[in-house]
Amino acid sequence: MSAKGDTPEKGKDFIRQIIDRDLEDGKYGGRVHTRFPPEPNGYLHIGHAKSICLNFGIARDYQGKCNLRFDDTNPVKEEIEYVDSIREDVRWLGFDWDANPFASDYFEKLYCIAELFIKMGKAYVDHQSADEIRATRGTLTEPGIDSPYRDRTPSENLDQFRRMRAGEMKDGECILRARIDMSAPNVMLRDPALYRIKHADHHRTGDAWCIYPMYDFTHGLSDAIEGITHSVCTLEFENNRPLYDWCVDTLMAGLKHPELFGRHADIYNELAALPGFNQRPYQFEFARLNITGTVLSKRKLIQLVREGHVSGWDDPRMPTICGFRRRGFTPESIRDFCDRIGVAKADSTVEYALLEHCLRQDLNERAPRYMGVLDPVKLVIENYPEDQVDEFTIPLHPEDESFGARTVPFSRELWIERADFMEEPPKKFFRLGPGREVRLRAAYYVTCTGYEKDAEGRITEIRATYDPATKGGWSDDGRKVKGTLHWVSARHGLKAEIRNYGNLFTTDNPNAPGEGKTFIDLVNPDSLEVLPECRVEPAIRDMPAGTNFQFERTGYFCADLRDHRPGENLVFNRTATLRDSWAKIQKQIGK
RNA sequence: UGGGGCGUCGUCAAGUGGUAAGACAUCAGGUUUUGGUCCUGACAUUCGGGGGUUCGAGUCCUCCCGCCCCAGCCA
Repeated sequence: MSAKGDTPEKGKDFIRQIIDRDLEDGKYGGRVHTRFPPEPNGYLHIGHAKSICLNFGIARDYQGKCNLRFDDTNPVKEEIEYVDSIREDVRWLGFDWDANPFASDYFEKLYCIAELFIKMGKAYVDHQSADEIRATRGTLTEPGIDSPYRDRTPSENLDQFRRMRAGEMKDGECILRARIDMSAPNVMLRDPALYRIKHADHHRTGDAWCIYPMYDFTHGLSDAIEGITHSVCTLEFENNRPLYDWCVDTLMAGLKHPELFGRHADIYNELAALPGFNQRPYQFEFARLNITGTVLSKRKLIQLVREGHVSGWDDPRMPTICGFRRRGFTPESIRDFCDRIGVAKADSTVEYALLEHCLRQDLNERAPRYMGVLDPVKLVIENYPEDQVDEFTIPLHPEDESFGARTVPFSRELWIERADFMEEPPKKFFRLGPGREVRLRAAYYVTCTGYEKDAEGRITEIRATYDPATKGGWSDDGRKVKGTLHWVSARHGLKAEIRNYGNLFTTDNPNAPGEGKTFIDLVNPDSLEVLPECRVEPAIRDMPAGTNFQFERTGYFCADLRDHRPGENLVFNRTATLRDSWAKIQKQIGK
């Protein structure tokens, strides 16, 4: 009941409140069992992370269980590649499952339950075409029309259904339908399909089946089979809940008639022994996650990949788990984000700024600091001896000594950031300009004595003098230097490629493109900026791929998981910039 | 126009009839060898709107308005 430690008791989300109540009522004998049920037809994205954190988080908080169940009932859309990636992503997020079943594991049981429904008069085989069924389903305001096959006898239906399984019918020739109510105001209840014929190989069961159960039939019954107590899904399934209940209730009712199982006494015994027999699961729905500036629908993500707008599912601009991983996000930051956004029933769009905040907060604590110059321009220290080298020992983290320190060489010629120099700086500019003095981070104070430009007016070299008395970057003679610049020794610096990522879309809401447009029209053509000529300090040379770190004053970066080669080819992804109050000032004085 | 949901600060979101939490964002200061971090302060007389019940309503009743979901042999 109480939050751990000194964290203030935050109001629990409505699902946990329901669980608390169920626990008090003794509804499941103290059991809490959830599941995360992805269909293996795409990669997981941050919307899934919300669901994962909710379902696995509930299991953790209540000492319950959470299954990872693959909802693989449509063989033409599902692939083993996705199964592997989903497992990897769930683990990376920091969760582990209690069981990892596939709905396809239950095909035999589900088939048996379908026969049970038929014997109970709750399902029938309909030979109408898909078009006919659509035409007779009615509309939102008009009831549907009963199928001419609706009143076939159970034995006739049984015979037909067995022929379906035996492969005697072609795809689409007939389906098994629930016998509910063609005039139900909820369209979901107008005799929905339970089984369809698909002569297609399944990624796990191969050619063992040519009929496959539909989602609604499969999902609730799988929950019951696994003893799930709280089946948490998103809002769009709210209309399906009565059907979920119908399937589970019909099974419960059927279980009271062992004789209906005939030669399948073994399956009856198995089902009747399940915890779900007397403690049936209930479905609860919460609002799915939306984030500004991105899309979170599998269809759209797959389109971005297939049409080549991004390099793949793990493109660092993608809101997929693997995309965020490659970008340099930590699992902790994503979990923190999911904790903060809450769980409710109102449609909502969370600002990307919150995710970025969670990221920066985590990275600020854990990222070691280095110096790297993204857009280098030469700085020559005129009074620094040609052959001299200083070696500065600089802490890897300004607030945490346990990080230790690295050694950074300093010499006469340095690289500094082009943006750190202005020929005619405005008053609020604290950096280098003619005659100005700044601090080179942890090294010396330097004063600009001049600069050179090429024919196009581009700065080619900046000249300065240093003050040897300021070694280490400090002087206690009362001199004020407002600006501190990062730098890399030209002679010692390493070349690196840096990839800066911007918004994938040109608008905050790519889900609402204007008249006659699609979200693809809103893809930002400038969302990737590759800087192949960056210079970084030598301490980074052997950094392993996947390492998070900060380039001081610039941002958080991550050695790329695919292309970075320690010691050979340095490739860094910009995970996020640092907050930049200078950029704000620039905007203000620009106006 | 049938059914199912949802409307509390720019964005999320607590609140469960007793007098509007918190976070992000924003703005204003302070500290600072990262214009980072950190710290301080400001930020909903009002809960989609109107009636009503009540000593008391964001919470209850009622009418209205707006938004989302459903007519796949997808999940």
